[in-house]
Amino acid sequence: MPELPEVETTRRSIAPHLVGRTIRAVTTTKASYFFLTPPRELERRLTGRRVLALVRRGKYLLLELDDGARVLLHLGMTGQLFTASARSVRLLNATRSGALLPEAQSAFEPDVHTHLVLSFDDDGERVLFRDVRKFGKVQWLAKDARDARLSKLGVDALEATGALLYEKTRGRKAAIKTFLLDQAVLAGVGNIYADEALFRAGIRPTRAARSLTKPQCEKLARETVAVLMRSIETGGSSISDYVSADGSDGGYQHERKVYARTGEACSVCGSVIKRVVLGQRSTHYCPSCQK
DNA sequence: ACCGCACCCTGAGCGC
DNA sequence: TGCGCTCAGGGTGCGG
Repeated sequence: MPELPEVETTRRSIAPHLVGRTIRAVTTTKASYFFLTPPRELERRLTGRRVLALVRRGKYLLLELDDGARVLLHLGMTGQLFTASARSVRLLNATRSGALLPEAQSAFEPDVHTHLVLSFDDDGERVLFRDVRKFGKVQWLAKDARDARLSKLGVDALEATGALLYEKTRGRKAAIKTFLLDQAVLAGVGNIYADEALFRAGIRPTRAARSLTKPQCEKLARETVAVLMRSIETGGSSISDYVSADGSDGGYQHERKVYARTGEACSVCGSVIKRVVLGQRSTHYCPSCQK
C-alpha cells in the first residue's frame, strides 16, 4: 500500500501527536513476524521514553527516542498509522463498513489487527498501528545500532537524478519497472509511482534498464520526483487501505494515469491501457505513449 | 552482482 | 450461499 508519498503524508500528519510526548503505556498483539522485536520487549523498551523526532527513510519511518534508541516502522502493504480520534471506513473491515457505514463516525476500537497502541502522558491522543496482512514491521534499534534494512537503502527517491539512474542502470538487463522498485537504488518508489513515473517519462516499463539513454534517464528522474511530490501535495493515494493520521483519504488516486486503469482509455491519446506482470507485480502502461 | 521466483498473511471480488 | 480462484501501494531469502 504505502509508498513514499503515503509514508511522508503519514509522517507529517502523525508527527505532531508523537514528537515531544512521553510514552506512558504500550499495548501489543501476540508475537508474529510483524514484531522484529518481541512485543513484550518492545513494551518494556518504549514505556517512559520521550519521542524526539519522527523521520522517514524511503518507505521506513524512524521514531527517535530520548535515550538514543530508535523505533523502525514499516507499513508494508496494509499498514495504517493513525490517532485514536481518526474516522474512516478504511479502518473497518470492508464487509463491516458496507453493512455499518455510520460506524465510521464513532471511535475506532482496537481490533485483532491493531498490533501497537501508544498512550501518552499529558492529554496526548493515543497513536495506533494497524496492519491486516502483517507485512508491516516494527523494530526497536539500540542507540548507535546500525540496521541492515536501513543501510542497504539507496538514495531517497525525492533526490533522484538522471546521473544516478544512468550510472545504476548500466549493465542491468532487468525491466526498467523492476529496476525502479529496487530499494537499494532508489528508496521509496513502489508499484503505483513506478508505473506513473514511466508513463510521464514516455518509457515502456518492459524495456531493459540498460537500454535507457542518458536523456531518458534524466527525464525519468525528473518525472519520478515530480510524481512523488505531486502525490505528497494531494495527500498520497488512498486506493484500499491508506489513511493519514486523522483517517482522511489522500487525493492522488484520482490523478493516476495508468495504475489500475487496465482496459481504460489513455487520457492523453485514447489508446487502451495495458497490463503485464513484471517481477510478480502488476504493471500498467499506454502502448502508444510509452516506447 | 544480478535475476526470477516462492513465500510471508488476510480479505475482497469474481465466476460458477 | 458457498467454494475456489485471483488479486492487492511490500520485502526477504533462496537457488541458478
